[in-house]
Amino acid sequence: MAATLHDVARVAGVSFKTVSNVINNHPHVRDSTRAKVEEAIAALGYRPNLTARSLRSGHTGAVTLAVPQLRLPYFAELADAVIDAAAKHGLVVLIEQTGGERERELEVMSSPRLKMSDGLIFSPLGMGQEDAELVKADVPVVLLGERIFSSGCDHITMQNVAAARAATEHLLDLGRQRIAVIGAHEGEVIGSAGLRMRGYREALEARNIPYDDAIVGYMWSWHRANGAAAMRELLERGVEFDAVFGLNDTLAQGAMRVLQEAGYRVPDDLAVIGFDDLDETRYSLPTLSTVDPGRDEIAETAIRVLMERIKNPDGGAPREIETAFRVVGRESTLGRNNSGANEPGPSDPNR
Amino acid sequence: MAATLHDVARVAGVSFKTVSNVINNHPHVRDSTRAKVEEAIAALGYRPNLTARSLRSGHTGAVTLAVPQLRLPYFAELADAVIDAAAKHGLVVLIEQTGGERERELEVMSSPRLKMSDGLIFSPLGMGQEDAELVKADVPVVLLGERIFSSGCDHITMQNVAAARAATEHLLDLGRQRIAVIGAHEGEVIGSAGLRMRGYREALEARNIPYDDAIVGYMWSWHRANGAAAMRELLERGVEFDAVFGLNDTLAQGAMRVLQEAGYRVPDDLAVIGFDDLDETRYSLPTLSTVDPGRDEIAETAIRVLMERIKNPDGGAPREIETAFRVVGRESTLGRNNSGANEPGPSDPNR
DNA sequence: GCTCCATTTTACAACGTTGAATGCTTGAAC
DNA sequence: GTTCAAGCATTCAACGTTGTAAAATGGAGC
Repeated sequence: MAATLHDVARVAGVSFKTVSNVINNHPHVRDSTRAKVEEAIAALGYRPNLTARSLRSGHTGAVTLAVPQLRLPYFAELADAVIDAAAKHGLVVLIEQTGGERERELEVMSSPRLKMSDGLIFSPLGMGQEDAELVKADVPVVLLGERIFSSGCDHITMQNVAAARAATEHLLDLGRQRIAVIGAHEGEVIGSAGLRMRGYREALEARNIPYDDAIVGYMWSWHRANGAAAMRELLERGVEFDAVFGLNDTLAQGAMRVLQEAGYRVPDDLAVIGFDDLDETRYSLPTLSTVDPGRDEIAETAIRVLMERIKNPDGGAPREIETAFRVVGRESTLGRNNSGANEPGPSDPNR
Repeated sequence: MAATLHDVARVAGVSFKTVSNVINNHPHVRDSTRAKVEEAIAALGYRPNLTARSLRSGHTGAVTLAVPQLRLPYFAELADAVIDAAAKHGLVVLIEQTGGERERELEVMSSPRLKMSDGLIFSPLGMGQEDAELVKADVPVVLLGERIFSSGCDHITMQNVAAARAATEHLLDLGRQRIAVIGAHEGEVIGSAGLRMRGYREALEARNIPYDDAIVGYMWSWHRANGAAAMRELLERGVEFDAVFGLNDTLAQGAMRVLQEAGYRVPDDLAVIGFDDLDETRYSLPTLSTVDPGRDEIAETAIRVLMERIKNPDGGAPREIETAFRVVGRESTLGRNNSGANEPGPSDPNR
């Protein structure tokens, strides 16, 4: 059995509370006593029992991260960033996979095991705006993404509209006029797809280019295979376009693959841009231009905001935070008037 | 403040222990009492305090998974599988990233916060065989991978040698004779690289094909960029080869990209195979043949073995378990005498 | 040598739960 | 109407820690 404060105290010849005082760096511990205790701690290999500490102190030093699936690269990279950000503050991360199912998402928030952590970073996919009031848990929640706004808890989101607009403008700047879209969601307004479409349309409007639904590929799911399928459909439709905006990188990769199979050259015949700046976009053939939506910033901000909220649960109104983005030009949009330089986006960290 | 057993008891008009009995499905609780208590539980929205339960019962219902980085797709998919497997048994997963650094790996094992979980699934990268005795923690450990054997704890590994041999044979069966390798580790014998190289050499020997170090690309790190770099080096070297075995999928993808850039057609000019069966291999251009090393089986077995060991820490000698593998033929090795069919590998779950 | 204060240490009571042991009901058997 | 044994419910003591308050120690001042 592991050593306890009492064991250490017995060996050091002091009371167990003194040992506790040493461990917690309390003032008023004589140096000689401290030395004696530390010796005993080392001798016994004592390690504090965090469960007991949690029970007593009321906090656990862990945070929960709930995401759809880690096998989706976006969420794997997000989780990676969250774990690193948490580690910097001495927190561990406990991960729940929801599969993007509304029911599981609700379950995660009401599960008693959420209380094994001090807070929840929650990236819903199945729940939507109509569920805003259901975003309630026994611990502070930081919401990620654009599925739900005004839920009453802190919310961090990327600038979907502005970033998608910038991506579209990046293509327009290459002289492309007929920009196909992959991954739109029929009738959606407020999700990632809807917002990015809005940015796309704004960019077109600003240049008086008519919106054409014929070059928009609707696709509910955003896996690579869906990008491929949507692109095949567009090709079969026989419509013309000179660029493709994948609403995420995975879709863009799938689309790009189909284009190449069909004999098109990227970027010469068709320029392609994605969204997310996944690691893999650096290694595709050609490398994929994309938008970095500020994933690291999202992770770090989420941890920071959550910690503040844990420390002070009633610390002011819920915050809506948008992260800075940046268009990352790579080979898939290389052109005559474009050397692949990065275009910084505006930073608006606390709107 | 959240409701406790005592609050529920007060509302239900019984002693708090009776409430505990109801929650834990103890026998000898009258139906009428049970109903009363359940009503009170619902009315108060009572949720058991898992921290207190852990302290009292000595187990937490969580397991720790320590991996190098989630942004490496292999580990993201492994973590995904582990979380799903754990969820089936009602366990949560707590993830630690070691960055593959030996020091961090040792730290994870000796950290007091490991005790926030009941066991550790540990995938070391920085530690090696010489550290076998250091694999010790306050909780049961299940070791994954091939960096360390005979550590005294349960160990689950893929059949690297046999699987790599099968992958090589898959290429040989296409009539390829000069199979380049990407990602070998100079002088390594026991790690993934060393074992897969052994499988490669065994396959060659069995067919009396001489081993040629000139078509082996050494590369310590296994990211996409490294696969690309190794392949560029091989091409510059001017050596001839008609197939490529990437010691993992990521390397193979990087290598394949460089080959295509250089004007080679895959699989016509060069067949390429990887290792790991990452999701993305299904979507590259061409789709990448690979070896499924049994990742889901690894995850499920790890959870099962760990649970057994948690329940019964002295339950017999440590086990060495190997998972079944299977060669997955895709477009990158499509040939005349090969329709891309899958070739099952032997199952040897309990050697 | 005694008092007094500051410093250091200790005792005690929580935190919310479960297991062991004990006490109280109830209905059936005598 | 007792007695007895289940069946049911309760009391008590942990689990290992930290905060509070009280006690001990020690050195300075008289």
